[in-house]
Amino acid sequence: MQNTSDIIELFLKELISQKNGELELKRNELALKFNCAPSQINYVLATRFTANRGYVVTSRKGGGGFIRITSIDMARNEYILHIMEQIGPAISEALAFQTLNGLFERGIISKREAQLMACSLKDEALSDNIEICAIRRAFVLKNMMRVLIE
Amino acid sequence: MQNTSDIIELFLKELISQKNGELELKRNELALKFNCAPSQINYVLATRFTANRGYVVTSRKGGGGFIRITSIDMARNEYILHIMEQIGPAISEALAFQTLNGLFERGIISKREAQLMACSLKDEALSDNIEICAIRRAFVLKNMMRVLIE
DNA sequence: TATAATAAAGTCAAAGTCAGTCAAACACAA
DNA sequence: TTGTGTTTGACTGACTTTGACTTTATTATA
Repeated sequence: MQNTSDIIELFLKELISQKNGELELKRNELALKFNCAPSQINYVLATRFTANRGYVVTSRKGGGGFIRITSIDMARNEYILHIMEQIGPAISEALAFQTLNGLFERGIISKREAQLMACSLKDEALSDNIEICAIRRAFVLKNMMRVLIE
Repeated sequence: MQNTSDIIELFLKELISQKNGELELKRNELALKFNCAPSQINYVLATRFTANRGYVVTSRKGGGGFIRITSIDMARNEYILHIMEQIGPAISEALAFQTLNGLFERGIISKREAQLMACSLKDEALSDNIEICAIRRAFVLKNMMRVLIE
């Protein structure tokens, strides 16, 4: 946890919670502050402030341009349903993990629950066939139990 | 007890106990320090810091990448480790659920966690192929989120 | 008003930085 | 000789950082 993107992520999340879920910033100023390329801000937004993680990002170009990050503010179940919509009929491993992270950050699931869930969402856990099913299940279950070990 | 892998193992274990059970390192730095191929670090981890021996290893690639080793308390988790042995290479749905129940009755997992885990252990959740993998994952994840709705 | 200049932000691909995998080569004991 | 464990390096893949180029909005000028 010492690369620039992580630091920027932390910084923004701190600010967002201070500012009650909504934050407006200047891309270039932020890039200057963290001494990085402006486009790295976009990278951070694209990888850490996605819809799956419960954020909405809007922006405007040109003079007086800005980037606004909004943390989706919904009642618990509403949020869950909303995220379920996001998922659609298929989802990649990376996106699934982002989703778990969003749930965790909102206090909907515990760290441990996120880990439990992640176990069975890994590509390697979801391979394929039918008798292998039982084998796979054993594998998944073991991974889950590993998480339980404190 | 004087080959490189053993020496690295000792070094890491010493450091882990000093650091209270958790250690973060850079693969390349460590390899440099011991004058070995970076991949030998992976070898050491794979052979000496396994779950069976009471360690969990996580890592991240790319800039700011790292390897984290966490040691777990074997005595405290005797029951869990024992059950892991029992499971073997394959397990039926019914038996898996019995296992969950056992964990719950012993207070190792909560009701909700059991439900979360059960989602992905169902036969229907473990079907089969490769692109279907992503579809299946979405299915599993949605089921898990359904459980979260109170 | 139309146009040009300027001030943002967006996109995308290349380069950079790490860790993972795997198989071949090696060492050594049974 | 065979088997087991170790060491190495080429290749892969994941994640990050950078910069050139594009697009869009505002402001100044003709």
